[in-house]
Amino acid sequence: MLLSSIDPTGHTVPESATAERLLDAAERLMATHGIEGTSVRMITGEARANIASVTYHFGSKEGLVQAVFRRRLDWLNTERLRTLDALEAEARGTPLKPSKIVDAFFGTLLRMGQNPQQGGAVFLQLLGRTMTEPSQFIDSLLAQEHEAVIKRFKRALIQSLPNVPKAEIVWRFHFMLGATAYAIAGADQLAVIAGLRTKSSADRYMHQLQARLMSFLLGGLRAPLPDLSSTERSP
Amino acid sequence: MLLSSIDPTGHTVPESATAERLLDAAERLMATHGIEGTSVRMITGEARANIASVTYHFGSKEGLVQAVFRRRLDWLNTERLRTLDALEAEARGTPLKPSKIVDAFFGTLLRMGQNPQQGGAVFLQLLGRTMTEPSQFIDSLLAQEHEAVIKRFKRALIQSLPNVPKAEIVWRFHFMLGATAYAIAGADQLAVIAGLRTKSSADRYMHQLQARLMSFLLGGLRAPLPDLSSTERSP
DNA sequence: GTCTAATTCAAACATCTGTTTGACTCCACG
DNA sequence: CGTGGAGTCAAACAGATGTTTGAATTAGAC
Repeated sequence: MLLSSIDPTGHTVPESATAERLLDAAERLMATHGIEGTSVRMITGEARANIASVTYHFGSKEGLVQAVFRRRLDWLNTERLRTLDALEAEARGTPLKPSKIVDAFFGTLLRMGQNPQQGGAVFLQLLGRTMTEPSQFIDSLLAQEHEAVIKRFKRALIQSLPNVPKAEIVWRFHFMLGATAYAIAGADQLAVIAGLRTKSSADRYMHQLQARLMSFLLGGLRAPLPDLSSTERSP
Repeated sequence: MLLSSIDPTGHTVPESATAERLLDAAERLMATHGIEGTSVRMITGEARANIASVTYHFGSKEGLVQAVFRRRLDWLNTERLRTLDALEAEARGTPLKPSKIVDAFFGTLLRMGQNPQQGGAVFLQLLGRTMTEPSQFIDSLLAQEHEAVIKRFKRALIQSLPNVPKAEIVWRFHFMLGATAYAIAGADQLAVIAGLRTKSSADRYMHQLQARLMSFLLGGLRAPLPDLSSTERSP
């Protein structure tokens, strides 16, 4: 069994062409059919590889799934931190605008959907769907990959919004994650809701989505604080 | 095979005590393990019923799943429409405040999480997780159950916000759905993000969630309109 | 060219899936 | 009583699942 190796920059890289075809096929199929709904036979069929190649290259189906996410999330989170670092360096101590922080986190994610080298919209859909999926190993994987990054952005937002309670920012960050996950998971569902049955390309969707989601997120982030005095259920 | 029957008020009611135990067990397990991750053996085991009882009472596993959702969504959407009707009657032609409409749709959903007779937080979690799950029959089920209701609320919002473009409202409604779905799906994840590892009860979570999510949703709904002039990718 | 390790392959593995079968119990109605 | 339908039950069904096996093939190093 050969797992992926670590290159000098710390990124995992596929060991062989077959391993990369497996990753691509798994990513595409899992975005459409879900993780549990995608069998290794479907994956190896699409990748024109033998059934045993999954076990050989990744140890197990779970290993392959983790590799699929790691390949993209490593890049994404590195990019997010790089962007935030640049913003803070540029600001030279002055507080950052919330919109800049939100863009560094969510904008970087959305722009990934237009970057075919990083999986494009396919991976975004997979990620969005996975974020609400109950799956132990994915839970822990996402938590590990995300925890440090989220902590960092949470801190930045708290500094950026000194008159908003910390707890409120944490909740709103969560709500922003949800709106984003759902938006990128469901191009099809929105098409239904909007009533536009035309096959507008995923690209066009992503372009509009980016501007519209960002203004929605910022509106929610800066909304008037809720009245928490009545925590009893409404009549 | 006996499917559920229709009572005089148009609601589906379980035919027997076993059928109801199956619905309850399926709802609980599917909220935790997902639909595909829940086998009929798990369900019948938890419900202390025979394997064959699922086929006998619901025709198939898919029939059971649909019954689980129908049981709750029928009640929810009836309640939503009833609330909106009451608001419009009370307003007597004057335009409704957006916050009232949002509360009739999302507030009714969230209050369902505190109503043990309607599944409580368990069904909310199941619904939230399902909304991003790729599953043909659930897609079509949710679409059927939701389409008329969503259309109605969309129209109400459009009338309530005459100076916001229709398309923008549709998008923002979608974003609101996402933030809500994710919030109700992931009590656990938020606990991780918030850093509060304490086992704060689901009730306390739901109480706070309701007020905070609502102000977030309204902030997003009333956010400044996005600048759509540059639809090219950002540098 | 030869040897060795890496990779691929078809086949079989045990286990789990949803569904079906046919006998069995139960209870109401005539 | 006894007949018939509703419900339950253990057992088996065919098919799909992830994984393993051991031989066959490939590719690179000496």
